[in-house]
Amino acid sequence: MKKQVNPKELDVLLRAAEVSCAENGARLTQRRRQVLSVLMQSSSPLSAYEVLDLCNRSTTSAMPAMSVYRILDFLEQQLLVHRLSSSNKYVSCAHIACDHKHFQKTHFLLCEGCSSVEEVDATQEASDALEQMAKTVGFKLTTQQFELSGICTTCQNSAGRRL
Amino acid sequence: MKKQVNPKELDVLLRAAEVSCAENGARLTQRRRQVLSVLMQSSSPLSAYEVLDLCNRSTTSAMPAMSVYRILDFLEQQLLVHRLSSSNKYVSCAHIACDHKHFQKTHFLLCEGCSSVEEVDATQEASDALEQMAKTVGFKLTTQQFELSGICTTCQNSAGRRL
DNA sequence: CATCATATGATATAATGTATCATCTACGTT
DNA sequence: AACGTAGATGATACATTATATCATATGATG
Repeated sequence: MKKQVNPKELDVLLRAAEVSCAENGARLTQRRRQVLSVLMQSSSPLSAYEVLDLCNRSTTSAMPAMSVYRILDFLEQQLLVHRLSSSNKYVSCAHIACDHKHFQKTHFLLCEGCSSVEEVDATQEASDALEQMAKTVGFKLTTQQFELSGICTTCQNSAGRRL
Repeated sequence: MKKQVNPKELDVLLRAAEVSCAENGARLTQRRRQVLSVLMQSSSPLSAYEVLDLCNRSTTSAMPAMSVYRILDFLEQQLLVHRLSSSNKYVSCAHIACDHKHFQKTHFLLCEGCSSVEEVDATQEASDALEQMAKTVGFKLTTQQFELSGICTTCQNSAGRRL
């Protein structure tokens, strides 16, 4: 389940991110690239301060905490990273280098075993069922993002041994 | 949407909570009762420090922040309050005075207009659809609680005027 | 009442997040 | 190339939220 991004893949992702920013009239600066890169290489969501620490481990010039918050906001606006409200952590978007658009609702499946994240589109059935359920008490849903906990395949298989 | 609890209702709820604690061999002390009471009277979820402030508004003896955290943990264990992970706030359980059991998955519908919360059981359809969706990527769901944002009936109706 | 477990008080400190202003840098304009 | 501007970053202070730890109090039980 660990996403291991090799240098070449990372480069492709970062280039795609750069293009994506440019299309929005924004720039992927060095600092922003650094933060995004850290998230892309992480197998699990990271808190702002975890990102900060990782940044400061790989550079000489110290990154201020303030910058991390600003940059995470920026990257989130650019849809390059997603914020998980249940844990207040961040993950890089799974669709940076493909032409995937975030039209549909997005689900994040969080593995309780290894902390990995799987980003999937909502199925029509799930959307409908939730909407219907909300409707019974008069709610009109606006949520675009769901965060569900569970156990991923790998961890299910290694259950007896490692959990 | 505001839940207005009158003194008599509050008393009934607190008594029920007391009984519920007793059944678990736990005690609903003065402090715990105070915290629970604050949450019961709130129309919206409260953060630990909001609870603290409200407690200290209604008493002479100041409540330490530490106690609030401890007591919230306790009340959550007793299923008298629920913690909303998306906002890191707390709400009193909607089923304290009835015989409702938390067998099923619980959804919290959070109104973006008035911040009210509606606690509802998951429908079978919603559960199934989500489970099915997770299954497509090999996840086995464990989530028992979902937090969905939306607009409640009242706020939908007063949309033009007040939002 | 003596004892023990539980609950609370008190204090310090850690962790997380925001406000503000100064400085720097990229970029278009002249 | 010099200038001006907007956006981005640096730096500092501070606010908010959460935890660790030890002392004290309270309540149940023998």
